[in-house]
Amino acid sequence: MKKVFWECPDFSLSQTLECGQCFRYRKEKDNCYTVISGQRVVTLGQEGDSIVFYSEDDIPFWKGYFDGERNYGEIKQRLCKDDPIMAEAISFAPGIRLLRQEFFEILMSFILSQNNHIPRIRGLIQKLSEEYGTPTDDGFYSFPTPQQLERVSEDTYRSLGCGFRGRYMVDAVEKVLAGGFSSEELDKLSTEDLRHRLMSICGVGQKVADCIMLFSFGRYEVFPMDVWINRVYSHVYCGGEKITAKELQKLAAHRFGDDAGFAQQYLFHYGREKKIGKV
DNA sequence: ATCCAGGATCTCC
DNA sequence: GGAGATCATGGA
Repeated sequence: MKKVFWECPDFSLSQTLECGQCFRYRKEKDNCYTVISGQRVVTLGQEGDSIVFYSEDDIPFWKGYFDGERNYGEIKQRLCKDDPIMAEAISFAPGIRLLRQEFFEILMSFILSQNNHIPRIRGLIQKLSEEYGTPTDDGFYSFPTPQQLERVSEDTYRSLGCGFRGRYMVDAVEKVLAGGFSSEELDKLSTEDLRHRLMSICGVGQKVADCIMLFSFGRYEVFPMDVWINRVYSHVYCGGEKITAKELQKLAAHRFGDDAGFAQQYLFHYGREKKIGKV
């Protein structure tokens, strides 16, 4: 099998895939991973500082998917300046890069994410994909397209285990199919307009909208706030004091500026793995 | 077994 | 406009 090596600094395959931003990977033997995005599948591994592709297909696409052109060294340096907490979070997983994932899949995935555990979110997405997606040649399934979900009812989503999120998923598919939600169109919107457009879908609040903007549209100034970020922030930045969402947004914007999204992902992963602030 | 999760909505005031 | 209850489910 022909291997293609890719030198990409500040990149750990396992940290990037397993830090909670992505639900569509399969861990293989020898620290390799199979990843799927859209209709593309890739198997890759890591040898030292080199990423190893085990096929030449779609390599430029995957380099973009892994945000390969961005200088994460500079970002981390800016974030760590005068911030020992961030320095610790980053040193815990310095190889996280923010993926550029497909819009519809991220939309549905983060609708499913609400009030749900990551392992369970993965399971639901896997079921949805097996039921309605397209099989690939190595036993993986692509996430279903809006067309493939067109006739799926709320009750069917519920029977798959999606619970109360079923009606949100129906609404999301309807609105996307009705038009005005292509990633090309959405990408032209300002971050504020994009957030409001996304929140017009039932079941998409600010947090889910921010995740979509961060993980699919590269809006790195957003700072999605979930239970873990709230805990980490109040616990380590505010001495255990509770803090309102509005205040937290303001603090994060002031402290991290255009790097807020990166900061959020380092902090989220660190807080969740270390169970910071959990009683 | 009980708790809880990458929240959003609805219902009150 | 803000606080509180409610929502389904299974992994831990």
